[in-house]
Amino acid sequence: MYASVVVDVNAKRVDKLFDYEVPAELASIMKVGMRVVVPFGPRKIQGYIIELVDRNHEKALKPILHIQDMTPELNTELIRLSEWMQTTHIAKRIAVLDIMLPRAVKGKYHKVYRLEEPEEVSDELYQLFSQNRVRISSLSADQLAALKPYVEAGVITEDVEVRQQQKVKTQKAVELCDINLDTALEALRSDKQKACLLMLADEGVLTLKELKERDFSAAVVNGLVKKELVRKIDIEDTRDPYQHREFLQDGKKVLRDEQQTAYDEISGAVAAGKNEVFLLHGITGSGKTEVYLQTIADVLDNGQTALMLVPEIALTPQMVERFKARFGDRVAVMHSGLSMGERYDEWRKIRKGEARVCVGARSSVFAPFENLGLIIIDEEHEASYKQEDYPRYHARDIAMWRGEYNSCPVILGSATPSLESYARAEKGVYRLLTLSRRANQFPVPSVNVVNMRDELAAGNRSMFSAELTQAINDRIQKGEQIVLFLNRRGHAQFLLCRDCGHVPNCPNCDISLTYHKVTDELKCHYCGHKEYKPVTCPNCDSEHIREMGVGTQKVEELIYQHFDGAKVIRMDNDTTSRKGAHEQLLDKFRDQEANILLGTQMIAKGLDFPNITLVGVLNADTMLNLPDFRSSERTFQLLTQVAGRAGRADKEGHVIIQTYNPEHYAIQYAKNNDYTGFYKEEMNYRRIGKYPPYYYLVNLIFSHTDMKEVLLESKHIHQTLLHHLSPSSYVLGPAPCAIARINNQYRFQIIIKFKSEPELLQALTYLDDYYYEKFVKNKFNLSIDINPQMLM
DNA sequence: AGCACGCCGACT
DNA sequence: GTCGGCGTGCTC
Repeated sequence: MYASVVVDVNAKRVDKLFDYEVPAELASIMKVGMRVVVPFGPRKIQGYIIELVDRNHEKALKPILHIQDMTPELNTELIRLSEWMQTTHIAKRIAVLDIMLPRAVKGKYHKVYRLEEPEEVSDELYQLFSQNRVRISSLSADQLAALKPYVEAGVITEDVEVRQQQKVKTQKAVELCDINLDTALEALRSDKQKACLLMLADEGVLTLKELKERDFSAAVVNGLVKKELVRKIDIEDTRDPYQHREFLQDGKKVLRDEQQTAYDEISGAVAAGKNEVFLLHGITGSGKTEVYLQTIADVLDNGQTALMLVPEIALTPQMVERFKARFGDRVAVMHSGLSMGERYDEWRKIRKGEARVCVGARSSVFAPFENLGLIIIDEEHEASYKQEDYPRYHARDIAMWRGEYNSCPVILGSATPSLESYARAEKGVYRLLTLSRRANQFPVPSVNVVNMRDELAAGNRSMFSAELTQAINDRIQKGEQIVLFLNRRGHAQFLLCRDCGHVPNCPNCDISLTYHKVTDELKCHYCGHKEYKPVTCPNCDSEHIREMGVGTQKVEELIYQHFDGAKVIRMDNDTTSRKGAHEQLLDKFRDQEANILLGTQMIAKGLDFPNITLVGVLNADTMLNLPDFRSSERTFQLLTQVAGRAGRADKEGHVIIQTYNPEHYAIQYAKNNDYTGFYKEEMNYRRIGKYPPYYYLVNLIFSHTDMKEVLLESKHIHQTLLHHLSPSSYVLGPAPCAIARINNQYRFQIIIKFKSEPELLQALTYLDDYYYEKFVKNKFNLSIDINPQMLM
């Protein structure tokens, strides 16, 4: 028997299967998907079994050394998926496997010395070794020198230990030996020991902790162990991040007409095991989640499993609570806040079938379910579903593949669907389900757009328009709550000299430095360059060099200056980076410890507090002005989302949008809560500009420290593409990127636009291979982004 | 990627 | 003469 193995070496040249002999003693337990340790050239590394072949290989092969786990980490579906991703995403197989699996299973390598002949060394040296082995990295130079002659003599040998990053946590437990209970009980003299034995006979395995809780001390247990009536074993212990939380049981809610229709359609597909994609277009508060919950319940009743993806920032405790309340401990939750071990435990709960529902962020799309019956992607328009670094993938694409593989329905849910999805629904590729009314019958909040140019003309140079100022004061007085939203992008603080206009730039990148008040430093967000804030202008020596742009910190200060009785909770990257801080701040706001919540993107979702009656968007247009074809769509989505935060309870909600472009269609349609209006107009621009969903895009970015090199290669890339691709496709560029230099690398881009391009993958694979060699030789960098979320 | 092999320069 | 620089090539 031999096995085809993907080896844990992240390099293009070994991105293929290597065949190994399966030793006879492993043949019976060897399974596809297992991790193994194999010899690879002169080294020893971890690998994944992709295929097992039950006959001899033409060549003599090296043997697999040992297996890493008894239960395969990968199932057949994930192996097939990784194969598909390798070709369609132009990625290395091992890189794909690495993102699919929890980080904890990744191999860790330690060089060790093994003491082969203990009697040959001095006592002093012998002390160094525990169980006849010692890690080389733990030895000092002196110790290494002392060991050297023995290594040469073969008394001590060098070896590599392959282990996984994180061990499975175990607990000590006790179980009965294979004994006759009656005779054992008769022979025992201690009542405590008899009782203990009986309890074990009754309940099977008990942990030491459980025994202690029932008043059986270690002495009692040890007595029984000594008599060989029971034995100690290690059992797997799962870290449950929610173990100390009580969840209330929650039952089904009655569905309203539109919800019921949507539910009926989906559960029809679930029952039929049909791979159909539904686009659930439901406005905020229309009760999408209840539809999800009930369809998931059906899937579980069907004996199948269900996967639900939500954006990381929407994965709030409230959201988790709702799932736990409905499905109890059948739910696994995966988000970035988990430790490596916790994440691994959740993963294993799914793999072992203990968890049958998974709620998680992007990477949960790889959850190792068997028998998937339903996949849901909530807020499907969210850009965070696309992994922006290598290997780039979109969770939606992966979900589609898995839906097809498992022959199960996929639900895409959103209040503001991406244009791509809505267009497919219009064409009938997806089935459109609409929830147009709020489930709770509360009115949609009223929205006002304030023209900041008028404010400026009227002499108001502050961040707050007259209307917003009055509204805030009013709510503070009434004891109601306010959410203020600040678009972070484009509003970082930077320095500007009032005399000469100089802006300090990063020496390594073509971008201005961001001012950080806390440390009084200037930082580059792209290369990490840091410098102290200059006292005078480096260009003209003027003292009038000041911070420009408004960050959340600055706005917080302004609010306190501007409004009496304001109490602000600020949520941004600075205040929420600590683990659990996000949750704590929201709890404080819910408990009315503050009346104003000020934040960035992250407050646009998931908060659902009854007392919020005013939402203010301080700067609606910063996003609008980004040089990206999706900027209108993003703005529309964000504004609609933010507006949905107001007036959820019996108090009427009001939204004020401040902007310098009040007549812009994205803002106007958001104001009128008119998705289809926006969709139609935006589609028109996309058609004219040959952008998605009319055309597919590929973005190639290439960079090198030498500009000449980049220009030269850009011609080659351009030519290659023109040569390979059909005439109906467009190859645009090469042109300098929006940020033309990062970390001293000059960056250029080429954009491909196409409707149908059979040769595309072949051409891209060719370029990827060709430039891989160039990268190895002279650090020329090419990155390929298929279906990019951003063109910058 | 990592490791060995191999072929040239500056040192005890 | 040899230690060590890193270019080249291979890994079932």
